[in-house]
Amino acid sequence: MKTSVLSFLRRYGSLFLYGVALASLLFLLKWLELRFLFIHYSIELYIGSIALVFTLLGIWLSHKLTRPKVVVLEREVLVPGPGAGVNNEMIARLGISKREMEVLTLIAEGLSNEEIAARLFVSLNTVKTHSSRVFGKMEVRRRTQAIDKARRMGLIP
Amino acid sequence: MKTSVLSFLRRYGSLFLYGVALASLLFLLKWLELRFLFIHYSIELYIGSIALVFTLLGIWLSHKLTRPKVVVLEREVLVPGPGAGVNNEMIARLGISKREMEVLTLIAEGLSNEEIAARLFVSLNTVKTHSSRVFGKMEVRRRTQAIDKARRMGLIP
DNA sequence: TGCAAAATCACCCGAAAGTATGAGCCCAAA
DNA sequence: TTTGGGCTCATACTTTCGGGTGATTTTGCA
Repeated sequence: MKTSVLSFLRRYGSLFLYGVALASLLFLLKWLELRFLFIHYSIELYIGSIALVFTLLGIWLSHKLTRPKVVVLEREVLVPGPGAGVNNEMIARLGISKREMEVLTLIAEGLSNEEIAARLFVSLNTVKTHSSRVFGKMEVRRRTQAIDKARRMGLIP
Repeated sequence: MKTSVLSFLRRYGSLFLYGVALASLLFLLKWLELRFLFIHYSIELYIGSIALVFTLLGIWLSHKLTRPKVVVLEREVLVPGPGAGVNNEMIARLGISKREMEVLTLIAEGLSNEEIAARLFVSLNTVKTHSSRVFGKMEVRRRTQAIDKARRMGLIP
């Protein structure tokens, strides 16, 4: 074996060296190419990552800095129309007393003077005076008129 | 002048050349430095512009691809309640006629029988009969009661 | 403590509302 | 054509309402 190798070197030594040198050179070139590619890709990746990061930053900024769109959903709520709340101001302005209001409400509920008297534990005449006073203050002549006007003015629900 | 220059060169020629060479070298170095700075800043600007562009891209993407932020504000809207429409079914069920409904409506508006008679161009007795019939069908004994019940049943607004 | 407003009650009278009964007219459906 | 429902009107009667006047008691407030 040794003899054959030595004779081979002796006979083709320069050629072998040339081959090795060539191979080395090719390896060097390959290494340079890889290095170049590495650098190339490195830059690309760097730029890419920069782009990605700032794209994400943009998205984040967009989410953080844009004011949210306000959508108003109107929810329908059943509310008693004009007679929403009792108009205490109007009652006070007309000078209607507490007892008079009680009588007025009971009138609006359809009770007769006699029934109202029984409900409030007073005499029929008392109810009559109260209702009469209310009518005077409301400037009406009938209880039905009083009911209608009281509703429109919000005196009763 | 020429003589002095030539003599100067002849006496300090090498020194002059040295100075020129030194100056050139310094210029070269300065140029390299400027070039380096240029490259340096170029990279920074490049990266900066990349960042800016992709930040804007991110914002644009955010606007284009994400559904807008929605804040739901619920607002209560007053809606006329059940008494808004006239309950024709109930009217039919009670067997209340058209004329009777007219009288009932006018009663609810606070008109007296006489006023109703004038309004409808009929006699007081006619109004009385109509109202009496309505009261009978509604099972009430007074006009105020009729008003209240009619409201509750949706016969009148 | 005293006063004004509110609440209570009474009596009378006229007006309005409601009941009962009867009857005539008109129109659409059977 | 008959029939029934709706609309009209009248008369008589009862009940309820509303206005007017006057009076006493209670109560809230200064």
